[in-house]
Amino acid sequence: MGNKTDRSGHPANQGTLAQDKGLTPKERLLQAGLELFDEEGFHAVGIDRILRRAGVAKMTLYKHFPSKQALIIAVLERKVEEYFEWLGGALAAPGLTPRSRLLAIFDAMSQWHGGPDFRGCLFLKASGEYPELDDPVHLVAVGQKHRSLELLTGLAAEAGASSPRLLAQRLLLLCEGSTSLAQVLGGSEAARQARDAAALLLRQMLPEPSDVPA
Amino acid sequence: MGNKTDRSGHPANQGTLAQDKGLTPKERLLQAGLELFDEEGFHAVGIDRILRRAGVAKMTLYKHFPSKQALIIAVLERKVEEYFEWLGGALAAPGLTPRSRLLAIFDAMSQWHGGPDFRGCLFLKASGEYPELDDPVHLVAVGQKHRSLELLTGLAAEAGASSPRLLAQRLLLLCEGSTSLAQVLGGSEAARQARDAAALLLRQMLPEPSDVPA
DNA sequence: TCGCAGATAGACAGGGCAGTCTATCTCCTC
DNA sequence: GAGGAGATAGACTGCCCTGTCTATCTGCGA
Repeated sequence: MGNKTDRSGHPANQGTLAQDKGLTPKERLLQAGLELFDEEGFHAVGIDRILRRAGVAKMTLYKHFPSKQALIIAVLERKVEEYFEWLGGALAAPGLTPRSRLLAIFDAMSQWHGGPDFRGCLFLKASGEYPELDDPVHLVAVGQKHRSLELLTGLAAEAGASSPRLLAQRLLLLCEGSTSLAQVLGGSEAARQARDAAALLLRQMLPEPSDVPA
Repeated sequence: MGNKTDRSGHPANQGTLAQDKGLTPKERLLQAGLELFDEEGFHAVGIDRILRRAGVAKMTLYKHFPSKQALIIAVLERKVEEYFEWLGGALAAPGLTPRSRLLAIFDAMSQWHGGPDFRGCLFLKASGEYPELDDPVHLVAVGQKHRSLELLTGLAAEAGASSPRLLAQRLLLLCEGSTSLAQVLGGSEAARQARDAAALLLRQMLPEPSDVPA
């Protein structure tokens, strides 16, 4: 009953997986919301569109979620998990040193931005459509950025940075900058530029890369 | 009869200047649209809200703009001009060397992000709400980013960079990154971080700063 | 076989949306 | 004072929105 196994993490969910009748209605709603909100925006997409794509009745939606806002938040929270699963997967590739892991992030970004379904960072877009800093929707975006910073700080520490948080903040600037530029301009050029800039930062803020015996 | 003189460029238009009856109805519409789209988003704000804030009749709007989309584009195009006027002003401060001008950008960002009305980059938000790359609204955002890159490239060349475009691209990444993070997290911390990172980049990509005789 | 939980279609209310239209008013110019 | 351009209020169309409700259907466990 239902292959939840192929939850392909980040960019490419082949076709509209939202209609897979093996999935529960709730799963289909989350998937349809994810797709449509990303493709067209939160305010631009009405409940009925999501219901149609998910093949689910209106009452079923309101049995699982008290409101559209609750669905949006659930979609974003799931996307946070998927995002960090995907990123973690990219960083778990064998043969990566702590230092090269910091650069691998930008390779992952490049791949993401170049994908056919890339339409920018869903969290950034959510924060744009719900600009009040204390809006429950906005807060999910805040959480995602904080978690990104934590992840980078950990990696920077593993790589031996003398100021891991400082390095992480600078790398995050490059990450977010490349994703924003890619959202506007399209393509993965910005991510490649960001990788180069990051390499330059690492050369200054990390001890000599020559000592990589293991 | 109307002080169009105080079109204070970028961040702080005191109160709602959109109701200044000295301004023409068209001006008030553009101003009201600018304020409301920035505060709440493009799809979230209806025509009627704009009319009410501008104190203008519906027929007047449709006499000046054929559609809501046309108003949005006009608002964005005006904002492009205001933005570069404002930025140009900050870079025209006396005593700035070409090199320090590149850093002054980030001081300007910091000031902008810290202002009470800052709610992120309007162009980035427009590209998020109109994700299709060839959407007329999206295209205004594309133009603004290109123009930013041109501006930075010129400054980098003046500062003596051996690869002005490369330096400009990296600085733009930091700019956009800081504005995006500020949109999500609030505050101007990101811009200060970006300035530090930019200084580090300049140290590597610009000739020695000691030779600044003129 | 029965009963029930959960999903279904579809109508409905109340409001907001973009855009059109009419009829009135105001103010500037001649 | 007369004429006309442009702004005004507000009604109106037709559509879409979120959220509620009813009544029906399906499929699983006892």
